[in-house]
Amino acid sequence: MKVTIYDVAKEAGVSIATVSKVINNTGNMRESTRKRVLETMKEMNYTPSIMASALTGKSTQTLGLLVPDISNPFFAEMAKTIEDRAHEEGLSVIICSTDANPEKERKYLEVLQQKQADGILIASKFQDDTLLDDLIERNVPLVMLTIDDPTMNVSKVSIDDFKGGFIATNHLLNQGHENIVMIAEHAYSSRMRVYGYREAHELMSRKVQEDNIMYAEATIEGGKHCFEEIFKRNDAKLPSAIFACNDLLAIGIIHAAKEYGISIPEDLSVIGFDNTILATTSVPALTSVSQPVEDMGKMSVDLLLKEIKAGGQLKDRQLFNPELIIRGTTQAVKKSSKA
Amino acid sequence: MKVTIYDVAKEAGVSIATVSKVINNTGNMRESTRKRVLETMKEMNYTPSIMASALTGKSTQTLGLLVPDISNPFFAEMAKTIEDRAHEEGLSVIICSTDANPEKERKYLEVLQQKQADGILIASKFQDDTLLDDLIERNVPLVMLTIDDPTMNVSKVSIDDFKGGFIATNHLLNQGHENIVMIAEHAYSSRMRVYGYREAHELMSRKVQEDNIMYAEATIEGGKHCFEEIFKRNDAKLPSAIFACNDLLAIGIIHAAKEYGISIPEDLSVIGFDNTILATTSVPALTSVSQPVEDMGKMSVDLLLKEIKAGGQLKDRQLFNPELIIRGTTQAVKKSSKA
DNA sequence: TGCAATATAGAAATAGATTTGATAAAATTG
DNA sequence: CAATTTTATCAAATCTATTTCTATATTGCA
Repeated sequence: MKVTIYDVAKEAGVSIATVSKVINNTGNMRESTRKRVLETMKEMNYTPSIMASALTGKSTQTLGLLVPDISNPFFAEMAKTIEDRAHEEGLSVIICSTDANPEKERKYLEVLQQKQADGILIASKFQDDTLLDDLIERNVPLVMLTIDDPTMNVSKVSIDDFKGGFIATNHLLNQGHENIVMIAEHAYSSRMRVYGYREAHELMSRKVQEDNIMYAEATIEGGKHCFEEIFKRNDAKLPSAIFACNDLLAIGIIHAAKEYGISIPEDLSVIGFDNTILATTSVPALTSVSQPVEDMGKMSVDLLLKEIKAGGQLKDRQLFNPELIIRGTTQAVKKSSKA
Repeated sequence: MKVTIYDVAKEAGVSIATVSKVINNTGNMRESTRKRVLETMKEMNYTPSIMASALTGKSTQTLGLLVPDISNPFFAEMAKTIEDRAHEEGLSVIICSTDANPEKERKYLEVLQQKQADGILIASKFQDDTLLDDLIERNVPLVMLTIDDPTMNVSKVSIDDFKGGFIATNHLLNQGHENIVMIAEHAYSSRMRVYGYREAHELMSRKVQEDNIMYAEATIEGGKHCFEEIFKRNDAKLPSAIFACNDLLAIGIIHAAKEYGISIPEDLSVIGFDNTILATTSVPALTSVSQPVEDMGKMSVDLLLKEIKAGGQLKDRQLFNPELIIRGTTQAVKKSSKA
C-alpha cells in the first residue's frame, strides 16, 4: 500500500505530529530531527495524501475553469496557457464547458465546490448571475476571464473590449466602408465592442444604422445564418464590410459569401475577433482583433493564486490591449463605387 | 459551515452509520427510516464530502486526460466529447497537455495518482513507456485513445490507422499520382498509417520511394519545414501529392506552397488527417481522413468506466472506421502530364 | 410460548492528514 | 543552583466519511 505519515513517523522514530510539521514547515524543531524526517520521507518515497489534507481544510491544489466551449480554438488556446501556468505552480485544472446551458453552469459550479477547488476561473458568461453572486458572497476565490462586467465585484482579466470594437470599426471606416454590419454575441464583452463600434462612427460623424447590429451564436453556423439574413435584405443596402465578434462567426461569413458568389475582400471586407489559429489558416487569411491569450491566461492564474491567498477579498482588475492584425479579408473600398 | 453527515444524523435522529447506509444504498433498513433520512438530506441540502469518502478508498469521481496539446483542434474536439460524456456520468476531467515532454508526462501521471483519479485516458504518446508499464502493473484503470499499440496490454480506442493510411494513399494513386510524399509523426498511429501507405502502393504494384516518407512534428510550422525540405530536393522529383498525418501539417504544407507559388490542387494535391475544423475552414477546403471523434470520445469514457469497475483488468479494444472526406485540395493528375 | 433466525440500528475502528494542548527537556536568568 | 522561560516532541482530538461488529428488536416456526 501507499506510504503514509504513520509509516514515515515510525521509520524516523518520531510522532506523526513531527512529520506533519516537517511537511508544512511549521513549529520549532531541532535541525537534526527535521533532516532525519526529510531523509526518511525521501527514502520511503512519501507523498502526503491530498485527500486527507483537504479534509482538514487545506488546499486541494485544484482549479476549476469554466469556458463556453473548449472546442472553440480561442478557449482551447486559453486553456492551454492556463493549464501550463497552473501546473508550474503545482495545480491541476478541471475544465468545464458550459455550452451556455444554465443547467450545466449550475451543476459544474456545484461539482467544483464539492471537489473543493481552491479557486475558479470563469471565462463563460452566466445565464443565471445569482449563481456567481452566491460565490462572491461566500468569498470563493474567483477570477473572471474575458468578461469585464462592472456589475460584478470580482477580480477580472480581459482586454479593453471597447477599444477592440473601436479599432476594428475604425479600420473599416478609414478604408472607406460606409455600411458596416456588426455581429455580436450575447455576452458582456460584445456589449462593449458594440459601444466601440458606435464610438468609431461617432468620431467620424457617421450615423449607426441600428439594424446593422446583429446578434448570433458564436459558431460557424451562426455566421452563415447571419450572412443569409443580411443577404435576404434589400440588395441595395448590402454592407461592404462585416465586423464579427469572433473568428468562428467570421469564418461562417466567409463560407456563406463563397456560396453566394460574393468574393472577399473584393466585394466584402470581413474582420474577426480573437485572432485564433483559424484566422491564420483561412484563405484569404482573416483580419482579426487579437487578444494576448498567453499573457491573459498566465495573468488570470496568477491573480487567482493571489485571490486564494487573500481569501477571495482582492478584487483586482487587469485590462490588456487588443491589437488589430490586418490580413487578407479587408480592403479599401474602390473609389469608383464610392462616388 | 458545510452540512456534514453528523448534522444529518442528528437532525434525522439516527446514527451516522445509518445515514452512510442510505447514501450508499447498502445494508438493510426500515423503509420509513430510509425515507426520513433521505428527506432530511434533501431538506438540509446535504452533499457528501468527496474528500472524506475518497479517504476511505472510495472513488473521487475524477478522470485524467493526457493529450499532447489541448490547443490542437483535434484534441480539443476530443476533449469536448470526453468532458460531456464524463459529466453525464458525474465525473470531472482533469486535462493535461504533455507537449511530448517526458518530464511533464511523468509529473502529470504522478499528480493524477496523487489526486486519486479513478482512471486515466491517454491520448498522448509516451517517450518513456516504463511509466505506462508501471501503471498497468498496478492495475490503474487505463484507456489508450488513438494509440493502438499492440505491445501495450490495455484497453484501447482508436481508428484503424492502417486503413486510414491506405484509403488516403489509394485515393491519390487512383487519381493518377505517382510521386506521393507521406509526412508522418513519431507516434504509433503514424507507423500503421505508413504501412497503409505502403500497402496501397503494393496493391497497385508501385514501388515506394523510401525518401518519400518523412517525419515531422504535428504543427503548422512542421508542415512548412517539410515542404521546404521537399522543395529543396531535385526539382524533377517534386511530388504531385502529399499525404500528411494530420491537418496541422497539411495546413502548413498549403501555406508554404502558396509562398512558393505552387497552386493547390492544380500543381499539388494535399490530404490531411483528423478532419478537424481546420479542414473545413481552409481554402480550398482540405481533403482529410476523418476520425469519428464523438463516437471515440464517448466510447473511451464508457470503456474507462467499465475498466474502473473491473479494477483495471478488462483490456478491451475498439477499432473505428476512418473515412476519407474529399474536398478541394485533391485533384486527378492531368493526362497530359502523365503521358 | 420459546428459541432460532433475521432485520434494524448504532458504537467504534479506520482512512491520512492537521492542530492544539500537555509534557519533558534544554536553555536562560537571578 | 533553583526558578523560570524556551524549545522540542508527542498524545489526542479533529476533519468527514465507510465499514465491521455488536446489540437489540422483530419475525418465523415448532
